[in-house]
Amino acid sequence: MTNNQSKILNVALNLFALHGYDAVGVQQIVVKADVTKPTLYHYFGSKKGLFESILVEKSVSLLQEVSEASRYDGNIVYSVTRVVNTYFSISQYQPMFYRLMLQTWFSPATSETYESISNLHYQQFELIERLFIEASADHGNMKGRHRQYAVSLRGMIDTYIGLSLQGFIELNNDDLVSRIVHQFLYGIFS
Amino acid sequence: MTNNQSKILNVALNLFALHGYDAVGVQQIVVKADVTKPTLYHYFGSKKGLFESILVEKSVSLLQEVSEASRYDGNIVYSVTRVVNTYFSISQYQPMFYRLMLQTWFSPATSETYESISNLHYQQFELIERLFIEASADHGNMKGRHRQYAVSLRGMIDTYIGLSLQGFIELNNDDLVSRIVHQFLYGIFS
DNA sequence: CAACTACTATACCGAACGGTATAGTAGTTG
DNA sequence: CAACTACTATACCGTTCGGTATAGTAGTTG
Repeated sequence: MTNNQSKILNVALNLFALHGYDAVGVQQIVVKADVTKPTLYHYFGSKKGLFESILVEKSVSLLQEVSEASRYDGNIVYSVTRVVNTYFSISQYQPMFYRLMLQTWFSPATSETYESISNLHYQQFELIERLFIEASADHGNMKGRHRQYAVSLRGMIDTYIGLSLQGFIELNNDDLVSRIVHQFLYGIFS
Repeated sequence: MTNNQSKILNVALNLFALHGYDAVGVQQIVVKADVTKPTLYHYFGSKKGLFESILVEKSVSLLQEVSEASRYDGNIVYSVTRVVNTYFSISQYQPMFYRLMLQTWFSPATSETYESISNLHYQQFELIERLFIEASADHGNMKGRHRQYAVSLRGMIDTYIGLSLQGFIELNNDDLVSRIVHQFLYGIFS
């Protein structure tokens, strides 16, 4: 990876995450990365290509980590805790990438970036859903609700991360994680 | 409300919701609304002003409905069920407006539309949090976790609605609502 | 009818948009 | 050294961006 190429990737990730894909111009990116437009178009072909390159670069390790965290080893409490911790961790050492994921998660299906990102989200859902499918072998009451559990867990996680990225709450709090996991598994009544 | 004014509002809501604020041009709006640009700028002053007018118009009844649903009358199960049903209902008869809310909820704090929308989200959080504050008088174990409950409930709701708006699931399902409420209150183990 | 307010059409503004044709430099390979 | 590949700078393309100056129409009020 040449210097200019990675500089463009970094600058673009930051700008996209902070201002949104459509609000950032190619000109703005190349100025901040201290390169010229032909350089950008040489490496990435188009603005959309640049966006997809960012996704590809970052999503590999993301899926790797989530896959590792969501494995089922007989204790669903541990697995869910690992998943929550993993997402919180990623959102903290890759905040710009997580911003990008969050703002494109609910982005309109007709937007330029949708098809690029929807696959990444889908794969994450699959990983989490598989955890609950495997766990339902030990917990019969879970049967048939795997999708529901995956949806609600991911929804809770992303809502917390969203609030954290906007400075409303702090995630550096082991107690918070255990309370979230506890609520998810046992509800708010127990 | 004159005809042209409401036509612009409707067209703009649809376009913003489907393509995103930045991706939609003023020209595009006026053509689809069959008016000219000075007409739009006469009523709304700017593109941002148009966006805010849409929010103002729609948010009144939204907050009204959520406020009504989230009242605590001694039975937290009923209240939470009402809240979930209300949000699901709004997302179905005002899908474009809900799309707009969802995609701006995680939008970057530096975007043009952020300050316009963040207040609306905050007011909703307050309503839901107040429900849990009042309920904690009857349920001591809830004390001090009101914020957590508001966050997780809203996160679950919006994740389901997001999946529904993208065609992945159906919300027309009383059983789904009761299962969501049940999971929220009692966890996935019971 | 005259003055006035509310609204809308024509035509245009400078700036920024995504993208490219052309030419060149630097390093590698035969 | 010659041919070639990889990369980058200058300058420019047509189009669209958000926004406006000007003029005019239609309806109301005195």
